[in-house]
Formats: sequence, C-alpha cells, structure tokens
Amino acid sequence: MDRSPVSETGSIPFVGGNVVQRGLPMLEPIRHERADAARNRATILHAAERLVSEHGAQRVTMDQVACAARVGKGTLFRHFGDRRGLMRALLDEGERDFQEGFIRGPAPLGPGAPPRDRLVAFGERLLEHIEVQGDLIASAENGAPGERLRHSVYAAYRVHIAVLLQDSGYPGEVGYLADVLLGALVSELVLFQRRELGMSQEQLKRCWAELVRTVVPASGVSHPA
Amino acid sequence: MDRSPVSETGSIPFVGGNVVQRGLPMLEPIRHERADAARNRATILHAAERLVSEHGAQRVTMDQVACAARVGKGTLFRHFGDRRGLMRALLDEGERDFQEGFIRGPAPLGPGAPPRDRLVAFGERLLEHIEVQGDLIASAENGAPGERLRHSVYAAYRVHIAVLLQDSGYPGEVGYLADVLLGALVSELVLFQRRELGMSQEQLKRCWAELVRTVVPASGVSHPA
DNA sequence: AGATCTAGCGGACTGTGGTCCGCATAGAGC
DNA sequence: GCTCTATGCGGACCACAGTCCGCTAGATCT
Repeated sequence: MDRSPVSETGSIPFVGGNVVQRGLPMLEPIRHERADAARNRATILHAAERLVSEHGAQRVTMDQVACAARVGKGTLFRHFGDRRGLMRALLDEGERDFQEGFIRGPAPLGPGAPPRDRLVAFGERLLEHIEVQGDLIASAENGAPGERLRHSVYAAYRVHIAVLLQDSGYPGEVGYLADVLLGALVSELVLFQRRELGMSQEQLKRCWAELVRTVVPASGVSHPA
Repeated sequence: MDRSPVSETGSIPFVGGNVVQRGLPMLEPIRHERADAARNRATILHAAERLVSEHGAQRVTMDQVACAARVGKGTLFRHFGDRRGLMRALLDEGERDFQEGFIRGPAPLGPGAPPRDRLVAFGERLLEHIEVQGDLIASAENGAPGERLRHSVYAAYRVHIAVLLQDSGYPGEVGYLADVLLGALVSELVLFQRRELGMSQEQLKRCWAELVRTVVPASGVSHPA
C-alpha cells in the first residue's frame, strides 16, 4: 500500500512541479488519480479558499477545512502533505502565472529587456503579489526552519535571479547575491515593512529599484524575446 | 493576581531588555523576584542548556525541560512565555556580549573604525555566532510570522546598521538597506547556505564583505572610540 | 456482470505547545 | 514568631498538526 504520495506541489514549469501524467506507456508506478480523489481535492481547495478568505490564512485550522469539505483529516493530509502544502496549493495558480511571466512573458518582466530592468520588474511583481496574498504566503512558508529555502519555488527564483545577474555582467558570486536580493522580498519582511514600519508599497518599490540599481551593473546582454 | 509577567527578555543595553529593578522608590508594580522563582529560573536554564547540547535545540520539548528541571509546565511558561522565549534566554548572555561589543567594544566592531569596516566586522561576528549557535537561534526565531522582526534584538541590530549607513554617507533609505543587509545574516539562510549549498564560512564572509563594499560608500565619519 | 486489487478514505489517536486556576508559601509588616 | 497577601507553583486541560490503520469502493481484468 502506498502510504505517502503527495506529489510535491509547487508548479514550477522548469523545476519539479506538478507532473502531467497522461499518454505515458502506462508501465510505471504513475497511474492516474482516481475520480473520487480528484473530486475531493477540488472540494478541499474550494473549502479552504473560502475559509481563508473569510477568516484569514493564519486562523484556518486543518480540522476546519476537513470538516467544511466533508472529508476526513487523513484525506486532507494525503493530498497536501501538511498545512503548508495546502496553502501552497492555494497559491499554485498565481505562482504558475508569475513564473510563466518572468520566463516567457512580455518584457520587462520576461525576456527582451536588460537584466537589470527585468530584476526591477521581478521585485515589483513580487511585491504586488505579497500585497494581496501576503498572509497566505506567510502561512505557506512558516514552519520548519529552512523549509522555504529548500522548496522548488525558492530554487526557481534563485536560478532566475542568478542568471539575470550573470547576464548583467555582475562579477561576484551571483548565487549569494540572489539570496540577498530575495531576502528583500521575503513576505514576512515585506509585511513587517508595510504594517509595522508603515512603509507604502510605492516606497518599497522605489527602495527595491534603488537597491537593484546600486548593486547590479546597468549594461549586459539582453536575451531577445 | 498577576497571570502574565514574563519580562521581555532580550538583553538589549539600549533597547528594552532585562530591566534591573533595585533601588527604586518601591511604589510601583515592580517588586523583585521571589527567591524560589529565581532558583527555579536558574534550574530551568541549566536543564534546558544540557538538553539542548545533548539533543539539539530543535528536538528538545518543553515537557522534557520541565521534567528535567523538576518543575511544572506552568512554571516554565510563566518564566519564559513560550518556547522561543526559553531559547532566547539561553542565547541571552552571548547576545549581551555581542551588543556590548558593537556598541562599546574595540574597533573595528566597536566605534573608532570607518562605518563600512564596522559593518563588515558586524556581519563576520554574526556569521561566527551562527556557526556555533545556529540551531538555537533558528529555534528562537522560528514561530509566528514576523515575530523575529518585532523583537527588540532585531530592532537593535536595525538601528545600529542604519546609523552606520547614515554615517557612511549612504544617500538612500538607510532603514530599508538595514533590513536587506540583515536579511543576508538571517540564521535560517546562513544555515541553508552552509549546509545545503555547501558554502564555507570563509566564503560567506568574503561574500558579505563584498556585498557591503558594493553597497556602502567607503568614506564617512568614524566616531572616535 | 463478477472477481480482484489497491488507491484512497475516515476518524481515532498521538505528541507538542500553550492555558487555566486552585493551592502553597515566601516574604513583608507587625 | 504570627498573620496576611499575592507571587509563583503544578499539572490537568485544551487546541492543533500530523500519523496510523482497518475498511470502502473505484478501476481493471476476465
């Protein structure tokens, strides 16, 4: 019996993510999801979404979700692994779009613009995302130390930024600088700056742009769109 | 009856921290700690320290500590508020020294050196601290989102760095840059870089120094020692 | 359609952090 | 030393995340 499925959700077009599992020469452990399972997943996501929008992500308990979705707790955890997994699943669609945007979308977020401008756009988009989904993101990240960093979403961002830095001609350790820059966009910090320090979103965007311009060389290759 | 004491521990010489409460014109709620309470606190800290060094901070449970210290759970929580509070208390002494060091200690960490050098030294010291206390620090920070940032230790670091940036002549938002720089020194991240990415401590120090030199102007006032 | 196999279900159960509140007692005042 | 009060104690209790495992029923094969 399979007691631990939970395909790592994370929706990365190019790193891990939800694998489409159809049309394969059906000779391997990947069969496809049973109909009732798919139905349950949808029901759960719906219920969770509603509860989150009603009470806020931080306040929603797994029991509540299970109960609202008329589903056993075991089912919940079978589908999403843990609380964070559920929250991540709720963010999944937006996450997909975002990644799609900076990988293949129009400039300046996507390819075509100079790396530095793409970086600025990247941060601005993320700040906007945090503005509306902040609590959910925080819920999805909050947990065992380092979890966030080990997850494929972080890896995707890190690679993307590192590549941009490379392209910009930055001479130092691009991976390290990527970590630092992403540190400025951690939802926990941004929410703190917005709510506790009373900084406006525009202010944060300006600061981010200034930071990027201070640190990243202006010139650099810009991959054609 | 007082049901929620727990003086915010954090040991900041100049921001909040453990207040010495003697010699006051005894007309106010601050009386001093009863002898048995003091004894218990010490016992608890001892027990906790031992358990942490034996099993690692992440694995130690509050029940274990209470049990090892021969004390009720209520007592534990009365003294330290919550798990993080206990961990912070264990870090307290080192924290005091560190803050003492960058406020009044010898250059380049303390006053006397140019702000940029002090910043480099600050980061290096913190990296060393994380090297030995990393897990404990992670335990102390891990929890409700934003907790870490709201705590007085963060405030102290933030102010210190912001002042150094100001002194260095940095023209932008010093508070924001302080947040970003501190982001590079978050224990969670550093442990990830050390363990998961396999970066050496020296490498991290070099990257930190490079980052600071990239971002912070070289010149600036240097307060005399 | 019936048989078979196993993914998936549910909910009782566990471990842990954190609260509550009646009781004991340290310590101040006499 | 005796009295009095509120500080501090203890451990039963609660909430919540996450596990376990016997059973149900969807899919597949014949």
